[in-house]
Amino acid sequence: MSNTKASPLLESPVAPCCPPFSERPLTAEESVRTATMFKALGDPVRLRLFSMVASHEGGEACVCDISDVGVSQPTVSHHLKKLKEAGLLTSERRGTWVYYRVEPSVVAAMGQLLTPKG
Amino acid sequence: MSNTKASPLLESPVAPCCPPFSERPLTAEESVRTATMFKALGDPVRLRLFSMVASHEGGEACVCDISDVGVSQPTVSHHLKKLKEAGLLTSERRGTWVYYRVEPSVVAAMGQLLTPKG
DNA sequence: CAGTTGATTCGACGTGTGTCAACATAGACG
DNA sequence: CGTCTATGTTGACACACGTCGAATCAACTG
Repeated sequence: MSNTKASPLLESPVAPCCPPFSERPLTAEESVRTATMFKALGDPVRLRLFSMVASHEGGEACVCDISDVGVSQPTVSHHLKKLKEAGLLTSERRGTWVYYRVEPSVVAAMGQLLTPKG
Repeated sequence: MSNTKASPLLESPVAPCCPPFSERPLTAEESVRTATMFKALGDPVRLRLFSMVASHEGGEACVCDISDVGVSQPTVSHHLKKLKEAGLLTSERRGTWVYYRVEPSVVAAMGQLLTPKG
């Protein structure tokens, strides 16, 4: 369970989910899948953990580096699991510590959705 | 309550909230404010309503045009209120119908957060 | 092997959220 | 003024979610 691939929620995580919001409305199915990603970033603790990983040097961060967010360590683990299930983070165990890194394609897909009309 | 400005949550909705996630981690306060916006899009129904408004011709949509999302009308109204409180939508009553339109600056700020390293 | 530290899982609790039915409000139209 | 249509609000309910303490698993160290 500590392997890199642990997100069965997204069938093809690399493919851009949908065109920008300004182009066409989402279908019911698309909205369910996409809302999962936005919901994952809809919690202050998760959002902060995600930004910590994203901005950490080397693009990855050990749990021990980002555990200081004001909640208990089990709660941190819980939120990291949620982010992993949403496809936004991947984890890898190297010896004692577990390292998390962002999934660039998924983040790019979210950013593409918010692209203005142009 | 049907005026265009109805979002006291964001002090300066135009100013970009924060630098991209890849630059520096969010502070506790920033994460709370930003998570509100992501959480607003974290529900399938809201996400679909938002995409319907964003993709509608003229950049605005009447409630009657977007009410067909599979939930009751009070629920639609509830979700539109949430989106308005998050600063993502604005509403205006013109005669019989109420029109919603997206707040481009807030959406752009969210997209900027997801901008990759470049 | 025992012991220590890091990280996840389990069980439980309180709060928040999505949903609806029923009611209330706003404007149009006769 | 009365009535009809279009939105929004209220109250209530079930469920999900965030949080923690305790227990469990994993890897390094003596």
